[in-house]
Amino acid sequence: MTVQRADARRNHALILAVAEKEVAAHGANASLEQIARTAGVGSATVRRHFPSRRALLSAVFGKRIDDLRARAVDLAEADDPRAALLDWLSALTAYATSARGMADALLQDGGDDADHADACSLRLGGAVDPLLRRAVRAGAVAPEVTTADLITLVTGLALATEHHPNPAAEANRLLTLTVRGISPQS
Amino acid sequence: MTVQRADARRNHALILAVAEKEVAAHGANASLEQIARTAGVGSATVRRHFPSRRALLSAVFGKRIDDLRARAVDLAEADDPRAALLDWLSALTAYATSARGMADALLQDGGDDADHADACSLRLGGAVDPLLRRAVRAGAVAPEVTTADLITLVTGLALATEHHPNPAAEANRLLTLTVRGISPQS
DNA sequence: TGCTAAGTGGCGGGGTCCTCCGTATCGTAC
DNA sequence: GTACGATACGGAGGACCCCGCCACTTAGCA
Repeated sequence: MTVQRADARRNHALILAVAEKEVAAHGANASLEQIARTAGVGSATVRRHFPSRRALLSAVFGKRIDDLRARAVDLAEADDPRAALLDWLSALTAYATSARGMADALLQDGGDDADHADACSLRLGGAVDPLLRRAVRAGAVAPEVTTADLITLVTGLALATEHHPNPAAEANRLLTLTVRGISPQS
Repeated sequence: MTVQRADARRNHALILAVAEKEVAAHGANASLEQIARTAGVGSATVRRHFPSRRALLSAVFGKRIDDLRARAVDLAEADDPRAALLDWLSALTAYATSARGMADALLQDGGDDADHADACSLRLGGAVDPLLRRAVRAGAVAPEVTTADLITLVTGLALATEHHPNPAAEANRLLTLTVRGISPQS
């Protein structure tokens, strides 16, 4: 594993590009076979570059994850800590519902013993942590809430609204409900 | 379709019993083929009694659904409307997390054009509605909240915590978080 | 220009879902 | 008690998928 060969790098990019479209069209369990066929490579090659379906999903959504991280960094300096956090949650919800399969990708890392280096949710969590802690310091969020909690909640929302006529709208509605609380009563 | 033949009824019950164990063991996408094999019937027979996987799941969790309905009826007369609703939500969470695949069953009805007669969530919703409306009248819950919202939220929680070391505990923790609100601010 | 290791792709095995169709069985009418 | 028709059964077969193996090609270095 000194350095990847040129053709390998090319195939990697090609497969990734095809996989993006395929996952967008058919969700998290798109056919790896079909991806290989469309990309014009053998199915073994797909498996070689992405040993598990999770690895593929993780790579596919890598860019979106980066976008969200960048967004979190931007928002970390906004005036209103609470609004900033809510903004970011809303963005996460939009991403998670628009990109079919992203929710699954976010969830299922940590489930198996995979290397956590490129695990989606961890990469996200790190970037959001400052945002959350600032909101906590401002008294807008209870101190025991973790970034993992937030991500889990939103991905759950995305999963649960997947079969809805308008997932994004529904998820967003439920998000505001979750933010306000079903029955705060405090 | 005058009346089912005796052997058909027997097979129906047999398949259901096997399916319960199999779903408990392997989740919502247990192998129908395996169920048929264990039950000692042809795979076509399974499909004849339960045309879709959803139909099978719906039947499998029918009893639990009934339990939850009964629970809702009981709680409908409790002293504290808010506590009653929260009680029921907690029960739903416990069920949804303990029974692997139940969350999927609750979600995916309505997704396709199936007959909604025996759809899980509808059967649940009807029973919970009084509970919810009472809580709304008591001012504990915002009036625009629907039973479908509650069920969606909880199933989302169950799905999102499925890969957690201790799903039930985690889901319950997140439920209280959702009830109180991430950031109520009111 | 050769050589070697990295990379490839096709094949076969095992599994699932689903449909079709010949056959066995139940329940009834005689 | 028997014969018959509708009902229900189960196995075969096609299409698809995931996965591992292994002979072959090709890139990149000397």
